[in-house]
Amino acid sequence: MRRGHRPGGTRVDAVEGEPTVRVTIDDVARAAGVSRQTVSRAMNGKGEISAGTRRRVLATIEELDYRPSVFARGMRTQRAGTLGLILSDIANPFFPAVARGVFDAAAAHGFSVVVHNTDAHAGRESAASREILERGAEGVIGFFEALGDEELVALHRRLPLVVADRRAPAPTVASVSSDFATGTRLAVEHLHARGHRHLGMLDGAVGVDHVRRHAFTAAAAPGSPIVTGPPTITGGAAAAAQLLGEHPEVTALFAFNDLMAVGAIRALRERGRRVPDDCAVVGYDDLTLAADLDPPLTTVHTDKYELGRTLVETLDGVIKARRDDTGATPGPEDRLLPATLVVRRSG
Amino acid sequence: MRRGHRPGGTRVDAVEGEPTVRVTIDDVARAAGVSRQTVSRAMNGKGEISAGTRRRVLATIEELDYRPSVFARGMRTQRAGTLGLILSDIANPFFPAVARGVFDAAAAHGFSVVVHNTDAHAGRESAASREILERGAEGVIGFFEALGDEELVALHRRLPLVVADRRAPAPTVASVSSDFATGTRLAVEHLHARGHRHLGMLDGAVGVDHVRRHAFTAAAAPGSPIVTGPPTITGGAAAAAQLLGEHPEVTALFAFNDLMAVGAIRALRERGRRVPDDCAVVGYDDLTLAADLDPPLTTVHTDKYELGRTLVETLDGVIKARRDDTGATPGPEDRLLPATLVVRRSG
DNA sequence: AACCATCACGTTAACGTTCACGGCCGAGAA
DNA sequence: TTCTCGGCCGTGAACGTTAACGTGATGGTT
Repeated sequence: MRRGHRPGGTRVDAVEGEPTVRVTIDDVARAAGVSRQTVSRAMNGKGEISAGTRRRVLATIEELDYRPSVFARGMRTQRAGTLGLILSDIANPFFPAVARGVFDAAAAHGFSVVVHNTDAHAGRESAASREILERGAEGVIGFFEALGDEELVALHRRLPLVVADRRAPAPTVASVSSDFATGTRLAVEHLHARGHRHLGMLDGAVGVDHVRRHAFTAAAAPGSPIVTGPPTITGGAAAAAQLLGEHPEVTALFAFNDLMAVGAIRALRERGRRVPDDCAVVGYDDLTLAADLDPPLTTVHTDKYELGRTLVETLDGVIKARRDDTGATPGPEDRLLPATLVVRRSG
Repeated sequence: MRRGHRPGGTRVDAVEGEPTVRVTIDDVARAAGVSRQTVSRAMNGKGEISAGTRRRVLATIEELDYRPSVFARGMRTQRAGTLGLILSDIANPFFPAVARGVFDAAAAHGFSVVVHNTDAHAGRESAASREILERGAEGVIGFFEALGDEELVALHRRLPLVVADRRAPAPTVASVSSDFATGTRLAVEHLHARGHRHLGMLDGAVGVDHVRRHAFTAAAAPGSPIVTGPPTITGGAAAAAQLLGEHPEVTALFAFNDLMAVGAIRALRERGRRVPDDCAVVGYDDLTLAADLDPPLTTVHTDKYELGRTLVETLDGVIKARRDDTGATPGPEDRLLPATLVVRRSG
């Protein structure tokens, strides 16, 4: 007979000398005087079990401080209780705000969340997807900016996916977004109402989705200039400098997000132009600090926490639907969250 | 003979009808004409294997698009390739900034990161720890604010831990922090140099660690008032209102972090006091938007990305050390990152 | 020539859980 | 009584991987 060995089992404790062994389902079963399967049933609520033994088993589980092994469980069920969250730039305060909603809702559903930062780089977006897939996550929430629709559909074939802030790549995959169309329309109309005749847009959509841009071209005067750059402060500053250089007549800027708006304000200051007197600036997102900026930022607001919450809620629906093989009907596939304009002083 | 069944195996594709089966290590072995173990060796670089077969196996792995199952692997190795990151408030831009460093460094080491938000609540801090432990993570980076040192030591016994922005709870556990002592000393000295005689502090450490507070009492005049509140904007506003109400003579405020500083500025504005003319405000963290606030925030800077990077680097060291049973010597247990003062206009 | 490392690889046995069954037992129907 | 049926629970197997050990070939040493 071979000598046994325990991988995660008996191991000398790192601090004290007391050994730490993993208590398994068999230990619980033995202690409760039942079989493994009964313990499993008591935990998972499947199968049939009497209320009495169920309580008894649960009590000994508590007593022995038994924790089922995710690995062993995942081996059978292919579930890890994990969700993936893919986003482009955690340093952009917009994402932490929705992440908060994601975390809370995920916890409520018993999920942990693994986060991947992509910098809107196609390679890192697909790498993150692969990683999440291999790690056995049960679903993904993705702010994809570089990957094409086909890639997303392919990913959705392997793993329940909900797309955020982007149109659904196919009728079969769900998406949740801010209502960018009315949001930018509101911003443009506001600028018009303030008497601005020459608007410009600072576009940060380096990738595939151009809802804001299209809405801008639709609402603003024909031929209104658009300059594209990274959706960051420095990107906004560079884009603003370029746009103002090429189009000195512009007196109002609509930015892809608040970060670009901040960059625009910086660039305007450097050129000696005052905001909003010489040039108005309107952002998008309504970051927490937007009201404390100089000048307080006029921007489009959406409930970011709610966005995060809604994302995991619909993802949970997709996961359950796929589990039950309930066709491919995730409900309304393109969900839009209301966008409102918050008028402060920058525009 | 029983009918076989495949948990994650043959399952009808959600979109197309094509079935998706998992390709296992045995499939690779068969295709490459070797045994399972050899395939394992080829992947993991352990054991001895000739360069030729290694390349051949790797090629068929590529060809079959084989991905090892984390579950099966974890079952043997107890490793999931996952790190836990516990923080109090992802909405505070300080944390995303360090998270960025954590993500990048973790990716470089082949780790995924699962993030938990605690709101500095003791219950949620320990819940997150338990969750991470059960999920089979290999280590934890923790910004703990409520848990006591004993709990942290206990956690460290079960799982490699690195504590952030807090003194090491024991010589055996590593910690990395901003050099809060010199950071606040710098801030206080600067305020003194500006002629302020009556300083006050807005403390956000609701929990256990009071480095900033102690440094403040050491550097400021004896009896300088300190008011404690949540380390948020509203917390800072409330704390400032209270402090100024009780101590009208105060002309300079040192805040626990930039968020509280922003709150203080809001409160000051509401009371008709101008910053910095009537009352100076100095923060801590140097958030990305600190320079764009009104007024631009004077604050203490530490490299947050570097903090994140250093955290996973030392955690990786601890993990490796424990694996090799190399005693409990994580090197310098209390690592301090330089803190510098950035003088802008608020103080 | 006999022996012994060393190398390269194969075999066996776990890891801890859930799934598919089968069995038992009591109650009601035939 | 015998049969059936449903409720409750146990048994064996399988999930996919790696640790431990075994084995044959090769090459060098005595």
